[in-house]
Amino acid sequence: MTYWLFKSEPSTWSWDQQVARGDAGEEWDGVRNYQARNFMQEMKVGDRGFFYHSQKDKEIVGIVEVIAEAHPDSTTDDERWECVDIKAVGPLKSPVSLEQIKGDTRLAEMVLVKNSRLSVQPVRDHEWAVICELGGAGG
DNA sequence: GCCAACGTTGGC
DNA sequence: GCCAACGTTGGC
Repeated sequence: MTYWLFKSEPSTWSWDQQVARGDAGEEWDGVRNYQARNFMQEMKVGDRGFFYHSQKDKEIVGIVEVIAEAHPDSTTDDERWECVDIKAVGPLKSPVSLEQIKGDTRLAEMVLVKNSRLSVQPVRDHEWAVICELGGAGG
């Protein structure tokens, strides 16, 4: 299993909206960046990811699961762009803030810290474990 | 609201 | 193929 991080501006697409879609999930569409797209093409059904709120909140709020592998992005006719479908698994008991992440040496190498603009990112196994611990998700 | 960082585009 | 110009993102 590979772990990921999905970043969204809550005013565009929020965790609450994701949760409201239930098990049907939702396309992670609108990505127009090759690096982010390439990561989505690597995803497998069952992979898990963090759901991060950028801008105002700046915190990881929940865990999602990939439920469909990369397919054409329905919001464009441009065949370069693909997306996966994800569903909400559950919220973190306590959201993990960017401040907390930056303050933890074990997380210093996270892509979120190194390249905050990338909207879909890989998360290393140990980073996943640390954030689950901080967020009270048990792993 | 500002600005730095980054990615993309297009002229040469 | 280089690089300047531009647009976008996101932390502060």
